[in-house]
Amino acid sequence: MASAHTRSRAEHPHGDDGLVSVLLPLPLNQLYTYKTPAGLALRLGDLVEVPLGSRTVPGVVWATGATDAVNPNRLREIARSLGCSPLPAVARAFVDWVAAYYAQPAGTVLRMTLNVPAALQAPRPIVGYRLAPAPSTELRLTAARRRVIAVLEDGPAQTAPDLAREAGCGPGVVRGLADAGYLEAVVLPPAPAFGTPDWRRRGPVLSPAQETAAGALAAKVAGGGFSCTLLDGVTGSGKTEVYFEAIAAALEAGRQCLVLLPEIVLSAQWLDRFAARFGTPPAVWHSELGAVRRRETWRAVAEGRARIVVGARSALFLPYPDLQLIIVDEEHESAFKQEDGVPYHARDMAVARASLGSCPVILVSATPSLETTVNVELGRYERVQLPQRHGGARLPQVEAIDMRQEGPERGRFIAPRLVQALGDVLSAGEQAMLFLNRRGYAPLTLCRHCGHRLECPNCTAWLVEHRLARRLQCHHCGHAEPLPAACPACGANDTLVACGPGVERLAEEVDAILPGARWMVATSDTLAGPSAAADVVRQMAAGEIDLLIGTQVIAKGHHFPSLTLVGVVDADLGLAGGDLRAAERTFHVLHQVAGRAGRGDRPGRALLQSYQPDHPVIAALVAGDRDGFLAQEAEARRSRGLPPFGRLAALIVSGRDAAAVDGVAAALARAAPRGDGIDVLGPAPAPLSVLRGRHRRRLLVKATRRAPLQRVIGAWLNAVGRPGSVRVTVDIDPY
DNA sequence: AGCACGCCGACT
DNA sequence: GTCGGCGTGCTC
Repeated sequence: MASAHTRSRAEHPHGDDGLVSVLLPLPLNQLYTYKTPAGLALRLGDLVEVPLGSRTVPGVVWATGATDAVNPNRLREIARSLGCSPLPAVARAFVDWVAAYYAQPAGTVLRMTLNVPAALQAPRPIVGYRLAPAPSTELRLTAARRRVIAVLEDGPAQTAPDLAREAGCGPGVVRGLADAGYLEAVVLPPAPAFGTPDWRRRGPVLSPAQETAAGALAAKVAGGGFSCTLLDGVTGSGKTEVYFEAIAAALEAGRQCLVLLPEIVLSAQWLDRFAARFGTPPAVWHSELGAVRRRETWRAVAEGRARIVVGARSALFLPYPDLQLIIVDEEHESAFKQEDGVPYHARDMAVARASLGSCPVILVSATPSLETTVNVELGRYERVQLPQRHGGARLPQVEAIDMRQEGPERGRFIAPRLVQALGDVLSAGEQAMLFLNRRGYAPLTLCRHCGHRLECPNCTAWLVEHRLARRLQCHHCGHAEPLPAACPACGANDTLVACGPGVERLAEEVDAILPGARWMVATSDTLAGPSAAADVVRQMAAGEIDLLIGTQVIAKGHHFPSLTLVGVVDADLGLAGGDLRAAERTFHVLHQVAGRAGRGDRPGRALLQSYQPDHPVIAALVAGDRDGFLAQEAEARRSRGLPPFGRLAALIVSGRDAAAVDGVAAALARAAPRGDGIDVLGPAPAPLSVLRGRHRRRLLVKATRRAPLQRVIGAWLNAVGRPGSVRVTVDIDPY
């Protein structure tokens, strides 16, 4: 029996109680303990399947032994090991770190790593066919059958659909040959989702400034260890080519690297440039990815086969075993702040991930965020600067149009000076862009008889008319209804009027002021999916469009050499509201959209329509004084103790019953922590006080950088009881 | 997150 | 009389 005992210990290397604690990808606040089945050796990080209630869920071995005093009789046994690569220690530490930072259950964060259901199962074997040595049945060799055989005589085994396509026959022909024993089935290796990038290929010739910057970044990679570097260069200065050299250095060292882009689905041009430099597209990761690609990419990352991943935020949570370089392009983008699920900021988490994994991170921007700028000034981050536009192209000339002085006539939204400029550009055979961050036809519909405004039944928001779709839509909850003929409040007919412009209405106006202009509207609803976006890019590049009218989606990423004019229809749009980042965000968006103009050899011009042309944001854009604006904004934040000089957290109290929500919000306010550098404001109605039928109140926590914010909030929430119908969510570093 | 259990409206 | 709506609570 002694030998049996010894063997048993060896099979359970992590403690002789045969118990492990598992983190489940669920919003649970603790690890669950399971019994290890006899004969199963488990290591930390192993992916397992465990029984939970009436179902079976995946999980990750997070600790050895029991982690709490659960009744041993209730312990159940691990169903099986999933047999894929274990989640590396750094990836696990990262999950714990993110969970602690954002005051979320670790399982909620783990979910972002494991929400690849198919990836956890062993890949389904891919069956292909090759020629069998001898058929079991004689068949008449028709032309189609001979073509299939000819294909296999020259080439490797293939799947039935591929074979049929190549031989130019239907799938039935292949099937018939297989049934008759002419072909035999073999298991094919999975088709790789991406190639092996070749860092040895020669890149484009770099300017001396690019050369110096690239050298500095490559040195960071070669040196290893944590560092954070801002790659700062104006639009068109060739930042991408520069950080490609850092990627080349990481690839040369055989390590993994990650590039985060704010909107991967719209960056076909980026992928082309990557392929041109490295000879193959990178592994890509984003939410639109199909199940098969997703699984293959996840596993390739986990097994270290994928050396370079380009992706959206969620790519940060892939199970890299050897991540040695992270690049965050367009680091100032607010799209990196996720608002659904775990509200994390991908740029900040990229820095944390690099720190945990002791590797360099490079933040890239033409208009760095205030956070990053301040971190550079405080010496926490380094800065590598690219001074000018590559190839001699100049920055666009930015002018403000004072709408109080030279606005358009009533019912029109494009001022005469902009109309004139558009006409000039189009008659010169160049292209223009009209930017308005408002989807649909009109943001507000009201009854001119009784003044009633059409509102969403579920949210505190106006319904937006979408004339093309012939509907009213809520942009917050997805509610949609047909446009009513009569006013729903007073019943008057034909009294509903559209107020204010959306991009659809601009298109209508363009038809009136520039008849014959070939325009296209690009918004998140017209650009559903990467192919539609690529199509717009192609049509612009081919000169099939004169004027691109669009929202945020046209602000970034694309290079159109003939685009020489950008008109911003409502430059003040982002400045309203008490949002602390309103000015900064507006500056970034407008700077970026203005930068679309004049990237070829022709100079560009950007016209900003504004009712407050003296506002610091507009003035800084006109003067081209980015650094002055950032310094002024930094000073304003510093004096008020706001981020990045202090920290903020928001508590959102929500529920269907307004009174219950108010009760909980009031109870939280009474128990609010004070002192320790922490101050609580509110409760106040949240920005959308009713969203999807839930009433929302918000408390704002202001803290110094040193204050133990997460710990204080945790204790506070535990101290205040609440009915199950009221939910409290914590948003650290809210936007 | 899912799934079961539990308490109130329209149906065979 | 039951079927089923989703509100509430638990899962090692």
